[in-house]
Amino acid sequence: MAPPPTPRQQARAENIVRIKQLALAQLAESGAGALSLRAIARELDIVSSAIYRYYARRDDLVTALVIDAYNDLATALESASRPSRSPWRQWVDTCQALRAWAVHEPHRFSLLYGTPLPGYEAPPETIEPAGRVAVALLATAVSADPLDTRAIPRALAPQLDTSFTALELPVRDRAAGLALVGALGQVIGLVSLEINGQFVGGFEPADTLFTALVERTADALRLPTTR
Amino acid sequence: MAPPPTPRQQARAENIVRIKQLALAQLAESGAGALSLRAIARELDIVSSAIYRYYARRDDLVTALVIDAYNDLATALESASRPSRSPWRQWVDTCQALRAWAVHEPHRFSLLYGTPLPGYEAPPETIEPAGRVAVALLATAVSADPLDTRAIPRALAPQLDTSFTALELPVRDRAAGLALVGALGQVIGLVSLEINGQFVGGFEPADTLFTALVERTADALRLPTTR
DNA sequence: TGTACATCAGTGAACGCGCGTTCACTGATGTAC
DNA sequence: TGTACATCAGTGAACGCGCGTTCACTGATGTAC
Repeated sequence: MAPPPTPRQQARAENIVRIKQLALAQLAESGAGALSLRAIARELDIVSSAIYRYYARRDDLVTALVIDAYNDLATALESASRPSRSPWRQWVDTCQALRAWAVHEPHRFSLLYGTPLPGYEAPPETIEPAGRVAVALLATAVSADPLDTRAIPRALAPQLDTSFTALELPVRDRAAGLALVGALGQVIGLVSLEINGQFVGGFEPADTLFTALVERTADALRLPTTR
Repeated sequence: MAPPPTPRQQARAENIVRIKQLALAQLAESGAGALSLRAIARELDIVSSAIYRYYARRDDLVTALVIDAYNDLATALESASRPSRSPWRQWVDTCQALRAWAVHEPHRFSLLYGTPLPGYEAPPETIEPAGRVAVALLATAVSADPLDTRAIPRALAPQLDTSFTALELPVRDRAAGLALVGALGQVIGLVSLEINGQFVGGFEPADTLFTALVERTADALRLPTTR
C-alpha cells in the first residue's frame, strides 16, 4: 500500500508534467536540438536554475521525452489492433495507427526515428519501450508466411534468431522474420518520407498511398484474412 | 567560350569549396541545427562578418549543402548501375550504392532524408536534384511487373500518374509504379533505421540484412535477371 | 602601356540575444520524537 | 499535540561561452579608356 502523496510530492509530479508539456511544445516549434532548459524555466515562471531540481541535465529530460514517446506510440498501436479481427486486418489497422500517430505528432516521431541528436546517447532504459513499439507492430504479423525461395544467408540467421527471441515474437521461420523486418522498414520509411516532406507535390495527402502499400505488404506476407 | 577566371574569381571559388568542407565537418560533428557561420569563419581565419560575402544567410549555405548532397548521391547511384547487367542486378547494385553512401556520410543522408531543420524551408531549386536521386534509384526498376491483384484506389491513380510523369519514368502500369514507391520507401526506411542506430544490438552490421531484403524486393518486382 | 576609377574581399567593432551549469542562500514543507 | 530538526523547491547572481547580422571602413584587385 503506497502512502498518500504529500502536497510536495504532488506539486513535484505536476511540475514534471508541465515541464514535459512545455518541452514538447518546444520540440514541435524549434526541434529537439534547440530544447532549452532556460526557456522552459522562463515559461514555468521559475528561475532558470530551479529546473535542475527536476532534471539534472538536459539529456535527462530528452530521455524522459523519448521514453514517453515510445510508450505512447506503443499504446496507440496496441489499442488499434482488435483481436476479433483477422491478422490481415490487424496489420493494416496497426500500420495506419502508426502513421496517424506520426502525422499527428511528427516531432515526437522524429525524436524516435529521425536524425539522432548530436551529443545525445540514448541510455539503456530506452531499449525496452523501443522494443514495445516493434512488438506492437510486428505481433500483428507473426503469422506471416511469405513465399520466399531464396536461402537465408549464413550471417543473417543468428541476427534474426537473436532479434526475434529478444522480442519474444514467435515467427514461423527465418524467412518470415526477414520479411517482417522488411515490412517494418517500409512502414517507417514511408512515414518518414511523408512527415519529412519528401512527398510534397506528389503524394499528398499520402493516406491512400500508405494504405494501398500496407495492404499489398499484408498480401505478400500472406496474412490470414479470417480470424 | 568562357573568359579565363581572374585570380579573384578563382580565390572566391576556392573559398566556397573550403566553406562547404568546413560546413560538412560541422554537420558531421554537431548536426545541421548547429551549423554556425561564425565557427566556419573562425576556422577559415577570417573575421566572422566576412562570411557574408559568400552566403548572405545561414540558410543559403544549407541549401548549397543540400543540393550538393543530392547531386553527389545521384551520381553515386548512377555510376553503380552498369547497363551491361540485368535489371535485377542493377536494382540490387544501386540500392547497395545508396546504403554505402549513407553509411559513409550519415550526416549528409540525414540532411536529405532525416528530420527537417526547424525554420529551414527547402527552396524550389532543391527539387530537381532531389528528383535526380529518385530517378537514379527507380530507373533501374522501371521494368518492374509485380503480381498485383488489387485495384488501384481511385484517389491514387492521378498521384501516381503525376509523379511518374514528372520524373519521366516510363513504368509499365500503375501497379508497377505503386510497387516502386513501396520499394523506395523500404530502402530509405532501412537505411534510416540503420544509420539512426535502431538496429544496434540486433542487425549490426546490417549489410547482409539489407542485401537480402533488396534482393527479395527485386524478386517481388519480378525484375528480369537477364539483360 | 599607364592611369583613373570601380569593385569587392576582408576588417573590426558593435548590437542584442541566447545557452548550460554552479553556488551559497532562504524559507516553506515534512518528519520524528 | 507541539516542538526541534531535516529536507528540498525555488532564488538570484555569476561564470564563460556561443550565435547571426549590421555597419562604416581599408586596401588590394580588376577594368575601361
